Amino acid sequence: MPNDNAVIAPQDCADCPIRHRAVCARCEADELDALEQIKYYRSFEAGQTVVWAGDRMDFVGSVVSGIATLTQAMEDGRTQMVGLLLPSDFVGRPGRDGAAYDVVATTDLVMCCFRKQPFEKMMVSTPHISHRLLEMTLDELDAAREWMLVLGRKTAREKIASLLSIVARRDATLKLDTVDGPLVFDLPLTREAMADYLGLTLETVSRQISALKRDGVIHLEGKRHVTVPDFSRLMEEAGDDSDGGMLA
Amino acid sequence: MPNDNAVIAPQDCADCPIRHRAVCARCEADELDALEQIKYYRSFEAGQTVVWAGDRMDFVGSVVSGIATLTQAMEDGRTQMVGLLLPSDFVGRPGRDGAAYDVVATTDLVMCCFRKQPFEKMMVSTPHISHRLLEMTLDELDAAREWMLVLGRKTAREKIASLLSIVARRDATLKLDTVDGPLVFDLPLTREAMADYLGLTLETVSRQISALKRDGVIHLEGKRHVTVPDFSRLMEEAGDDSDGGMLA
DNA sequence: CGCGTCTCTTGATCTGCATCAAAGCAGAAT
DNA sequence: ATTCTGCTTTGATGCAGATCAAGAGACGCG
Repeated sequence: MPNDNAVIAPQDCADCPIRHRAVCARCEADELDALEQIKYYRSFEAGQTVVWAGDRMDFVGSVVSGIATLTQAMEDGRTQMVGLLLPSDFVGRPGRDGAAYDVVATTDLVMCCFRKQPFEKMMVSTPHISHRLLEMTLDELDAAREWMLVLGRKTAREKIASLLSIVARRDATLKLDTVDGPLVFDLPLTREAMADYLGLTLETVSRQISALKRDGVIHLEGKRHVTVPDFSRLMEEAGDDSDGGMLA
Repeated sequence: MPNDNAVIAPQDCADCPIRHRAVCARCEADELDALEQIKYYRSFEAGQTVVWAGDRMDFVGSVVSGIATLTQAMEDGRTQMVGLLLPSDFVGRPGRDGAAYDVVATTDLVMCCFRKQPFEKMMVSTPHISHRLLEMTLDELDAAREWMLVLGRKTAREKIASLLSIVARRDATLKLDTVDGPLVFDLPLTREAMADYLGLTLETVSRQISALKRDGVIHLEGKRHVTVPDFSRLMEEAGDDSDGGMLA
């Protein structure tokens, strides 16, 4: 329930910066009103855990700003990141009680949440919300399976290039300036988090980033600010189709 | 369209051996009738490709008997299996036109298919089918993410043990004889297919299976027939929680 | 300012798995 | 039987990435 000190001032759904991809994308005015009733915003500081794997999760929602990660852990401490949540991404498992993974804010984070019980009730009466959720879940499944190829078959250098191209692409679509010029963005992850995502060690991540820089595939300003002079070159390094097209 | 020579004699939905997990699990009599109208069965021989990645896929359906795999490939030939379809598993992407991965029959295979267009129409009017699909998709997502941990962080020996325990568990629940005694089953995959699933080479798979046999974790009769004397030992080898519980 | 903490880089060495190579084995065809 | 073919095992060697170790920047704080 929203008796949490992380709950912050409400916003209007129409103002919601992520409305174009989120649950309410196709809602009519009266449905938006209903959603308003069960909606609240929460904010988290970098490093805070949003939910622990196995905990009861009483909401679903989307990331408004900031970055969160989904992580799985083994008892001996080995961890694997299984999802990266950027603004507009959805979190939560309608119809499931517990969280399956740790959800951690890696930067300061604002989330737009819906209380789960009433949300599920709305799903029943509002079929296009169900359909939207199925669509989003299929997207996530595609992304997870694409990542299985990265984890299982790509070299360290290809892994890094794959991650950079995903972040770059997401960043570009958010900014909606799909120019063909150089892409510029800030890495939202530490070397360690990248290693967790890629199934590598942080040393290997650092070395491969240095190598990509040395070879002119990317430029670095400081440790996080990345410039990609030629995106198709990066895609090539990632071992993906060179045509840079979004996957169907 | 079902003008394929692989189409085989129709069966009644009530006889469908997989009805308990399939789409029609909660359907009323009249809904089952409607499903009957758009249903057909297809059979494939071991090695046949069911659909190619990118091809138009005009059906959704479930595996009735046999095994199929979902595989992703890079241009240079490296491949990664991203899903293993056992009897009762669902295939297809409602709302999507193309197949995202190659679907290949690794044994002789029978599938229960529904024509996609009318099936999607039914989804709109029959909400519990949508809900069932969302549930199944979430299950697949969980499985894919669990597999990301296997691919990213486990050793070769742990990978093999993980695969064996998954197959053993699925086999046991199908037979519904959840005795605590030794588990016995046949490996439905070649060493090469196992390697593809696990992100290893077939030589490493073979070596690790030999090692598990040498260490008494499993017994082998021939190349495929496996006996697991102590399932919790296998789970331990897989690096999972020892309590053998299904994940929530 | 110096100090501690965090993140990142780089070097040296080790090792698990890939790669290359050669047989063994079982079922099918001749 | 014999040969073929597909699957599997086992051995020898090499290498990508892990591990161990040492600093280098950047930043906040007393």
